[in-house]
Amino acid sequence: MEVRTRFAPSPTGHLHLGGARTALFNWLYSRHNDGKFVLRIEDTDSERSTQESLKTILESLKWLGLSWDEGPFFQSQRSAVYKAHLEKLINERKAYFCYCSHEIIEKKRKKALTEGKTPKYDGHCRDLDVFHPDKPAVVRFRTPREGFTRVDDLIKGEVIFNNSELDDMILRRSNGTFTYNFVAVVDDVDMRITHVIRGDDHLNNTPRQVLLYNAFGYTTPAFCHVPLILGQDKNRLSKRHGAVSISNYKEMGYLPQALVNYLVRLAWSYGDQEIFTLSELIEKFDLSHIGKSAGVFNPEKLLWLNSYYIENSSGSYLVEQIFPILKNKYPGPFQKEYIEKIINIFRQRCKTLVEICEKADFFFTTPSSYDIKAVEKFLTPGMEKILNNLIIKLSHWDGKDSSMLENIFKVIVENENIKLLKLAQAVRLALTGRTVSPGIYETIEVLGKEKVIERIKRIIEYIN
RNA sequence: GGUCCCAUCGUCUAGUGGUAAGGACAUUGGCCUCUCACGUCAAAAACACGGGUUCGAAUCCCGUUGGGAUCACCA
Repeated sequence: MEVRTRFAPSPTGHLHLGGARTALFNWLYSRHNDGKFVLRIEDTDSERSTQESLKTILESLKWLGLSWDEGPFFQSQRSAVYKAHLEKLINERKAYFCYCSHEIIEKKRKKALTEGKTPKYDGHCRDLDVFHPDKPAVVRFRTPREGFTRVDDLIKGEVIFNNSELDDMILRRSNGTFTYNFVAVVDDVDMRITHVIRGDDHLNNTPRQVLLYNAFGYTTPAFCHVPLILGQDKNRLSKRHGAVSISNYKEMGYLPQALVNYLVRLAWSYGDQEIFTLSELIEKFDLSHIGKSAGVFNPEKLLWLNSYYIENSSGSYLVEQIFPILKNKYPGPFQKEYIEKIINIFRQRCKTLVEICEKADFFFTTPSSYDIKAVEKFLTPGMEKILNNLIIKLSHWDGKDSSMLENIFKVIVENENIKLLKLAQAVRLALTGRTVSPGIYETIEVLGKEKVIERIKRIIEYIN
């Protein structure tokens, strides 16, 4: 049978790390099995669903490279399907109308919670067996009062729930819209989903859903509840732990492959391997190597992975990725070739694209100030003469031959009997305004002879 | 609080009855060096606890403790 998985976000916010990972697992599993990956938008809550959220979720999925084969399907547009299913349940007396007011139930619920009891609908309307077309009503599922419901989970194993723990859940709200547990089941059946891979937090919902499958006479899909991602304080990951949405990471200069690689390794493993290409993941991914316990999000490891991919991605790819960030920060125009050279001298020193943009500022603007302490330390009285000498020598340089460039420095250092450190730092200050930068020779080469000479002249004027 | 899930270095994890408990991130130190990085070498660092089962348990069972999830006319 064809493997069909789905990702079913509700458009009530950004795509966050946890959601991205379940999307990724679903996507990988379908790809691994030559199956289909379905995208479904769970927007039955019209109040909280927004177009804005939908847009960023779709963008994030695309950015991560998680393409879907079918959909997006919108639950808000599928009420006919739900209605038909609901009628079936009502006709078979498996669901009933409930006229209890929201306020009273809410009151009872809060009371139970404060008393430390499990709040449950008391079943007031369960056996009333009346129908008031004019009164507002919800439709509830007639949950079996006795017996057990078993959930066979691919990760957690067999989990048994006592039906007496479950109450009569609402299938349709009084405003006519349908609720999650109901539509999720109908849709998963209708879309022929074979594997439901989702967050751990849904495990407690699963027996209710299984009961619905049974009520309809449908067979259940395979369930696979993936452990959650926790923040450093071991609480469920949320905004207060800092950046949690995929779009945040894009803005901060992370590469999609780094996110994918990080996310997949949180909970899943393949022996000692840490780095995976996408095709490797598709080939190797399986459900049986997903761990059972929740994992703490480790931003440092993500950063490391990002620096790995920055170091190992092609220059042209990185140019493409960094372009929007660059445009945002410096006035153009930008030449591809120039950008690529800059990336190549920063790729081993930066962990994000944004960091490259920041550290490479002197390639786009002339330094407006100099590190005062460093000026005192390296631009000592004798240096002016030496720098002028360097300017003369540089003017005879062809601008390309790096060994010749190194030789220019070497000769000066020998003749003047100074340390290379001192010369290099003085020049670095002139070119960048700082004492930290990529290697001085490569910096000179990329910046270009004219600008280098100009900036050295500038700093000579500055010290005078 | 009820129910459910979980438990190997600080963190992510390998491990499926017999290992010197392995790798990675982070940390610390050395080397490399024009600064910063990269790289490289090394170090420190874990089986939550208590009972069983077994010739033998990180691995199996039970309990304790700890952590998490969930208990909506949200999904």
